[in-house]
Amino acid sequence: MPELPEVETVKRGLMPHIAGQIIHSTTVRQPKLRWPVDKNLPRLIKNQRILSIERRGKYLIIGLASSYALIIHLGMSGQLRLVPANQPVGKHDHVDLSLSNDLILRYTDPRRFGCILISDQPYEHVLLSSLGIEPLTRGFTAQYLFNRMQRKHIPIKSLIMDSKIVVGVGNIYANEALFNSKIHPLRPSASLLLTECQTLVNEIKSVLKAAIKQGGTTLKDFISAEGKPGYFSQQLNVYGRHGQACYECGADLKEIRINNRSTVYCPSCQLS
DNA sequence: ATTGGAACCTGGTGGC
DNA sequence: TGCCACCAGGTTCCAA
Repeated sequence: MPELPEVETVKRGLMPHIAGQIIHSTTVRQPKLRWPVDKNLPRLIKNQRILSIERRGKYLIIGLASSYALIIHLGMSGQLRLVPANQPVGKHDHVDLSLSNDLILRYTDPRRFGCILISDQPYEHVLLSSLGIEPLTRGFTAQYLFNRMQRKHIPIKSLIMDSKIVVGVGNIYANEALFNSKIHPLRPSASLLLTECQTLVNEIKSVLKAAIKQGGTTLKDFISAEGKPGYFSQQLNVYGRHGQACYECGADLKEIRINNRSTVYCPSCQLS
């Protein structure tokens, strides 16, 4: 389900229920995820207390008392939910952590693009160590973006989706942020003016914050396996609306493919 | 070095 | 109904 707002929603939803709990046991039904689940993982985390849950980009980091941490990514279709101990096991329920509060932290992922890794230095892990800046921090500024785009000729949409530049901006919110900024997704990155970077940075922050706020509205139901982060109820201006009228000017929204990802924009509002 | 495309998987949808 | 092609929220890897 995840772009950054969805992962943040999962983190906030789980936090109060898993912090302080002890992992009694781990069941791995399907170890073949994006990377194989370490055979030793169940043994390494057995009887360990969960101290923290953090987010870096779209990764969740569950810190344990042993100084080990679990690094979890939800890929395209992953879910991490708390379910009652007697919850029936579904086809794609790959990993269960049984907790001391009699709940199961259950990882479900039909496409298996996600991963569950164990590390004693999670932020130094090769998958995390070269990640770009967090978009909702003060350091993500127009000047930062401007500096990172110099001499880059890739489309601006590709650039803001590059996790080495800035993390957490997935396909949906990239489309939305560019529309809100009135910037054409195919603009060569290095052609953006500093003032356009300012608008874009503002709109990225704004759309992510709004989405997190919406995700938050479903947090109260989180335990009931039905916690659908507010993904589909998002107020989307362009994503999934190709062929329909632009809310701003009424023109037909167009769809193209950039890096094989659906890209929807308004040919009238978003000038090349 | 930069860039675009394939690859990893399964499930849902729409066309014929 | 059945079959098949194509699409989907991500990210790494490989080759031009």
